[in-house]
Amino acid sequence: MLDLKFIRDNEELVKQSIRDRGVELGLDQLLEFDQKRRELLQESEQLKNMRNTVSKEMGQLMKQGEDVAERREEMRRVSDRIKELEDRVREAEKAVYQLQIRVPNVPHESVPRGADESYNQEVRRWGEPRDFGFEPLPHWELGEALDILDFERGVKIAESRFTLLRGMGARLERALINFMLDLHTQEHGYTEIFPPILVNEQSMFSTGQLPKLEAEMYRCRDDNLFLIPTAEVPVTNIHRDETLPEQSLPRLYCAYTPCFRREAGSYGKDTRGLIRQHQFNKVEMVRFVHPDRSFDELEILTENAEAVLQRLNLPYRVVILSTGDLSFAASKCYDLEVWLPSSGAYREISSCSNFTDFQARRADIRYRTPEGKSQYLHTLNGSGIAIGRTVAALLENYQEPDGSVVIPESLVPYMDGRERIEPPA
RNA sequence: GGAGGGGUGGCAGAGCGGUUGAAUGCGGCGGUCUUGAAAACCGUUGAGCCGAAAGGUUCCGGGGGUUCGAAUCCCUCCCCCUCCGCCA
Repeated sequence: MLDLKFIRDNEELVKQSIRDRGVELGLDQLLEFDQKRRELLQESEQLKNMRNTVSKEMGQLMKQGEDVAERREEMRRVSDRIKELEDRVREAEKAVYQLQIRVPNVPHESVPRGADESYNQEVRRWGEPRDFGFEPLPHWELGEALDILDFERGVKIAESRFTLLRGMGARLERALINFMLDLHTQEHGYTEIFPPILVNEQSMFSTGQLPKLEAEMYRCRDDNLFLIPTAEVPVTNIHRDETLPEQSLPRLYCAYTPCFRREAGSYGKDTRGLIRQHQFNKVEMVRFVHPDRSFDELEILTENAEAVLQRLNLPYRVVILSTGDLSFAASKCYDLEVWLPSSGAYREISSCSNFTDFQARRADIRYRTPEGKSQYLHTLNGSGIAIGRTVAALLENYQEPDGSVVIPESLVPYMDGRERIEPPA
């Protein structure tokens, strides 16, 4: 959420950002409601001042046994008028607020302008796609042949876009979780968190999922709780309504959680395999940082995510999202895209964003300077990284002509020393 | 699920419908004393909004009501705690 004053003082900038993102939003309307609101507020506060003064006098006069009937009658009328004005102030406030919470964050100046993902720009590449010398299979065929991915049973137990992992498949999933958590906690300085997987409405609002993405989320019918679409939600909300000492920044947290997304409106997309699931595992990194440092912190965060792919020796590229592809709350975002041989393309496997003070304002997360002033801090988060898609990438990139899959060296200790997944005899 | 208790400033904890933005204690900050520190003592110490400013206004869990006037009375919702029951 943007500061009202900021919107007032930077009308053109905000309008430009709304245009760049291709969003429909009546900012003029917002400003009109705000203007009205302030006028009404001033009038009602003047009357309140009068009421306070006179009421105080009346208390004294009554003690002295004087007659105050006339004033009482007058003040009754003033009170009625105040009530009327307050109602109108509240209406205006509500109208402003409803628009305000829908204004997206302002993209950083370094973000390429463009209407959609075709304006995203590649920043760098790492690793060489392997030359197989045979036709690489898609991971879902490999996984079924290895008897480690069971798509049919996943659908039977739940519905489409749910998958069951078996044997070494399940083992690989668990190994990756541990491998990533160890990397981030032991080498990148993150504190490990295991948060609630169901969260309340306020938490979803704070990080920006609500009100915009309600259709994307699973909700519990009898309790006002949502299944998290990412650990970003509970972990960012750790410090909701808190003021942290400045010297405690930056605070770094990472968390493994399952994530749940309804994928509404993606019918027909990635229907096969692990790429787009309703339930998937992810290790997420979250940073609470000083505002002056957040864009530097974004570079570090992105490197932390890259380190995972580098250790696994998976070729990838880094892409900076254009204004049109940027998520609602983000000011700047890098996507990591891993090489998937079967599709001959790079596919998103991590997303690292700087939200500046956008989430902090919604969540009321501040820091206190040594001088005692409290200010909004900046929040960032990034996948470190999506587990299911990593499994897909590993199977495809490490497949052998005989249908087996080699375990990358750094993962071997996490697989009880196993170096290869073999097809069943 | 049943019974009860409670939500007030950074924390703890008072508060008769009128000068209470709120006693008191702790903590924080400043000072006196001291070679230094501790102790003691003195002073000081909430936030939002409107306004160019002066100043005004709001906030005692949320919302509504009674009243000239509500932290204080009424209604309602939410949350937390304790005990019992059930349960991983």
